[in-house]
Amino acid sequence: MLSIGTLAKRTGTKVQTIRYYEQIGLMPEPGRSEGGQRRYGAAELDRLAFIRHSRQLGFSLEAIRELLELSDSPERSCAQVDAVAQKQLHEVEARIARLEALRMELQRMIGECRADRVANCRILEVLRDHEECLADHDRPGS
Amino acid sequence: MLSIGTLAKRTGTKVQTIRYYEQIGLMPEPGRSEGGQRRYGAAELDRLAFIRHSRQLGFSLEAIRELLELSDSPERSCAQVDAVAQKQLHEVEARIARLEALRMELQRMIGECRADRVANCRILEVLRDHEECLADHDRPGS
DNA sequence: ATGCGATCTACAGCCACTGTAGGTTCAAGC
DNA sequence: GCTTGAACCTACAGTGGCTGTAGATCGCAT
Repeated sequence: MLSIGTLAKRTGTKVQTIRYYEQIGLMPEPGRSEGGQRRYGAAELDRLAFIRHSRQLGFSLEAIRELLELSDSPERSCAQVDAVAQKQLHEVEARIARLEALRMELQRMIGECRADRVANCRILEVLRDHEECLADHDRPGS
Repeated sequence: MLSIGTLAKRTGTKVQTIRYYEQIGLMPEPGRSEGGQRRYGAAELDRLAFIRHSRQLGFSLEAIRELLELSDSPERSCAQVDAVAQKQLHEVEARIARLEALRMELQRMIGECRADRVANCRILEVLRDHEECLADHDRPGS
């Protein structure tokens, strides 16, 4: 049986995060010691590892909830799992595309600035006037 | 003189967001009509446009606060402006790198799955066992 | 028995907004 | 001048995914 701290260390999670996952129903309520402290077994360790790894791959907690549910019915088609993963891939690709556009714009902005005074700074000029900007970035998103 | 709604439309901002910027001191407290409604002039329009454009380029509100302060002293060297922009560029590049790693991992994961049942789904297997994963992604970040 | 690190609950804070409720003001049309 | 309805006002709660704090309690080694 593992204490919450040991579970945290084993999975690279913070203790509070584990309690948070329990609170939102992503982790089950574990057994308790006589004094009321949480005690975890192997199943919980696996589940938390799954959650953490999925988070590292950028899945939202909602998506992870879905993946966990799906993985509870081994006889089902895994088409839905594929769909969740595909969606995540598309989101990642979209974010990359947006960030690439930002990168270009930032580079251009920085590259153009030859001024030494704030008064003539190209960077500030571009920020002031959207028309100077080539990209049609709408939201930073991330 | 512009109402908050007009200002919002002109800058592509939500009304609440403008009030939020005022609340955190990023936008100044504007004049008011007799009935107490906010009234904005050209300076505020410019300032908000600057803020929005900077946000679109991914600058944090804190960074924008700094840029706005810097742009208030035109005689200063623009080295600090450059530094802020450079930092932002580096952050964007770092995010892109991380997302690229995620993209590769997701693609590999999805590409490997030839199963039709959840029981043998490669995607779930990879998520379950970190060792199956090539990338050393630590945080999704964004 | 004692000490101290780990754990407990409950709650506030982070970022950058977004949404809601319930009330007031403004401007256009008659 | 009056009515209407859209726009505005304040205040506060909620989003996602945690993270940090305070003050009390537990567990284990000495």
